[in-house]
Amino acid sequence: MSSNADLKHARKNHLLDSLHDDELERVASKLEFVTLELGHVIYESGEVMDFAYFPTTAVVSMLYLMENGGTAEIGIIGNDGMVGVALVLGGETTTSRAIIQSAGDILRMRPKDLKDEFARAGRFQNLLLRYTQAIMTQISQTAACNRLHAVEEQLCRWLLLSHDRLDSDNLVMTHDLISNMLGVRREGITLAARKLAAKKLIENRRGTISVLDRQGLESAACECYQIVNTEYNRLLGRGISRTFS
Amino acid sequence: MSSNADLKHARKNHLLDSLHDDELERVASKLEFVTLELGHVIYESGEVMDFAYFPTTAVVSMLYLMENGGTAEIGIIGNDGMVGVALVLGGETTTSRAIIQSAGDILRMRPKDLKDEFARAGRFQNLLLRYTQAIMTQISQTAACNRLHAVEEQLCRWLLLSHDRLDSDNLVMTHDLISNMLGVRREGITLAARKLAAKKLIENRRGTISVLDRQGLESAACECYQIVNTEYNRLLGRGISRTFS
DNA sequence: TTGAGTCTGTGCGTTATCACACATAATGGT
DNA sequence: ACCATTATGTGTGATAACGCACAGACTCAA
Repeated sequence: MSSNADLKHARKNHLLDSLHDDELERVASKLEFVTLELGHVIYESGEVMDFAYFPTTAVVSMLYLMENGGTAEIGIIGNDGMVGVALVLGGETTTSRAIIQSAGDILRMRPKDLKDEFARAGRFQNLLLRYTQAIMTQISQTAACNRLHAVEEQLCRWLLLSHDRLDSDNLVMTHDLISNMLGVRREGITLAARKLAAKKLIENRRGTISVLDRQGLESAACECYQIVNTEYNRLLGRGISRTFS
Repeated sequence: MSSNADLKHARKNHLLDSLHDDELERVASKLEFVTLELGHVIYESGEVMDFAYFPTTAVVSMLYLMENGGTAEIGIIGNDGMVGVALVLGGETTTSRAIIQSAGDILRMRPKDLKDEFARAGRFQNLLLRYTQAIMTQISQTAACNRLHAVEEQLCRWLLLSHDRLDSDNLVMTHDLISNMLGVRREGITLAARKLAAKKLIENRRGTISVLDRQGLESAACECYQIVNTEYNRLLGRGISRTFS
């Protein structure tokens, strides 16, 4: 049985918050609360997934590691979603790594419990399927964006995606970390970040980027950010963007 | 009721072929046979989907169109899969265009029939969910590949993906078409194709590329091709690659 | 057979990003 | 207060891909 505190915490995750009280109570009784640190790997590529994760304040990156040593992020998941759709889809593993990009709290659930709830074919199943499409949209847009847009535009997109999933305007992350996510050189991020700072859109400090002008950042980003956000809104009934909240 | 000819044709699609006789008979009775031409748009971005499509000899591209005029393919679907997973996921539309990349035959089904069959929570549901994960893997790998690999490697990957889904070693497609799919310049494809021809992996003719050395092409491709193929095999019990068939 | 249309080959200068090297600056622990 | 560590700034040259322009070659239909 779950306490009110548990339920209140669970409602910080948008997917869980979309459930009715009775559904949420049943689901929440299966959830375990954990706090995870930056860099913690919650899934390794090809390995069995022990849990599905519903972030509340933590943010997770889905990362690909290539043979040539390069890395590229294919999606960001925070309080808007769930990490581990492969469990409901039946694959049990994925070809990407899931890693904590911003330390924080996260709720987790055993695969069996998740599948049992999914099999009820109720609102939760519907939500998870729609969420699957949302994350597919994010990944698809990333694929096209990686091909067609400049690093500076992509940096804006990425900062917005992270900003949306965090409480603060101060994003604690190094240029080096961002460069691994976007699959470019660290110097490329330094350069692009300096340009954005010159436009007063962000402020660069050691290990931290602060968002100064959210609107301006959206204007400087490629269309990819808004397209994905609009699609999340359509599919899940609310945007993740702070602009809509 | 469906004839034996219908069933035999349906079995050319790997997803349908994975069904047992009784399931396939029920599903096939809802399928309609059509032949579609190169360039035919079966879904437009954001528009309602009238059918789900199961290609047999046709090949479909999932294409993104950007504001700056650029285009990029996020996935290829042939007799290995289905176009329209958004219908079972509940989104009804997607943000990409689906276009016939190689003319041929295709079976189609009304959304309601697809959803009814999905709701039976049987083997077909399981298959579609696993297929969804497979296509997600393909899109994800494309995202990372677009960022980290050279055009020549990507061309090899793309030729292999197309070759797998066609009966012939002669791929009827122009450099211009391929450049739109990979999101690069036409000249870039011409150059890369000439290099591959110099290595005797393919032969370039006007409007046609012939695969001469399938093994060599796989060696020249980035790892992305094999990763996706292995994952299809794991999820759906068979690889799409001709190497495995 | 001729010509319009399409596809491919090639050259040019431009730009974005890369790879490497190293200087400078901020931070945190002792 | 100091030092080791980590993060950022900057320079130089290499490379990959771009945009544009146009020539040549193939194809199909009149």
